[in-house]
Amino acid sequence: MRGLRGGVVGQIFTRIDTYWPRTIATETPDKFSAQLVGQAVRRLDRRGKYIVFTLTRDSMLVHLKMTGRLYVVSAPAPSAKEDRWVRIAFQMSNGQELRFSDARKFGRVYLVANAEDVVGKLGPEPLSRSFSVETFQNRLATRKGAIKQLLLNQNFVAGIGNIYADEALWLSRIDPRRKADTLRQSEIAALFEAIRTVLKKGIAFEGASINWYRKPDGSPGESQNHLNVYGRENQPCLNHCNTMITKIWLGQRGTHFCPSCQK
DNA sequence: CGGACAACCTGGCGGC
DNA sequence: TGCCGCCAGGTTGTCC
Repeated sequence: MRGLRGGVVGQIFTRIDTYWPRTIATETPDKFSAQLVGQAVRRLDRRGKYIVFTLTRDSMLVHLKMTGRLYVVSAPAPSAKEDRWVRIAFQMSNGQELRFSDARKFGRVYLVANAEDVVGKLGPEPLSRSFSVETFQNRLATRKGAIKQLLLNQNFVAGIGNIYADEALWLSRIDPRRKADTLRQSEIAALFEAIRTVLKKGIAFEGASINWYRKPDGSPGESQNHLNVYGRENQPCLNHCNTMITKIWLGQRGTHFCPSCQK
C-alpha cells in the first residue's frame, strides 16, 4: 500500500477495462466502470489485508489474496502483453494506468458507499491502539479452538496470515495446537508482543516474496530472507535447541514449529 | 462454536 | 519432453 500511494493519490479514474469480470465482487463491469469513472482517489489506506481507496464519493477495496498485484505503469499500447494476468486496468488522469494483476483469480475488488460494508466485521488492527493485551486476553478466554487457527481468523484479529501466524507462535514459544483458552497470562502477553513484532518486521522488509508477491515497482520484498520458522521444515531451530523444525497440517494449512521450544 | 471439507483458480515443481 | 500429483501467502459456504 505504501509503495502504491504516490502513484494513485490525487488521480481521477478516466476509463476502466475489465478482463475477468468475477474480479469485481460488488457489481457488473459496466456498473463498476460507470460508478468509478470521474471519481478521484483522496486517500490510500489499509485495513487488515484490504487496501482501501477512499474516493470522491465511494470506497474501493482490493484484496490481493494469494497472487494479486497492484501497480502503476505508463499506459502501454493495448497490444503490449507483458503481463498476461491483468484482470482490471484503470486509466488515470495523468495518463498512467493502475493494474490489478492476479494469476490465480482469487483476488477481489469491492466498490461500496462505505468501507465498513466490507471491513466492518474485522477484528482489531494488531498495530493500532485498539489492540491491547487486555482485550486480546478477554477475547481468547472464550475460545476453545487451536490458537493458530484463531490467529488466522480475520474477525478475531485482522491481518495475520499463515506465515506470520507461524512466526508469532515461534517467537512466543507457543505450540500452534494449543487450545486458546489454556494460554496463561504470560503466554498471552508474549504472543501479543510477538504478533506486533513479526508484522512490523514483515512491513519493514516490504513483504515476503516466497512465490508471487512483488512490490508495486516489480521488485521482490525481503521478508522471506528473515523468517525464523516458516518454510524451514527439517532445518535446525534457530534457538540452538538442537531440534529440527517440524511441519504439520493444522486446519488444512501447512504449519511450521519447533517441537522442543514451543509448548 | 468449531471441525472437516469443498470450492474458487492457475502455475510451478518434483517425480517418473 | 511430457504427464501427474501435489502444493501454494486466503476466504467463504455447507454439513455435521
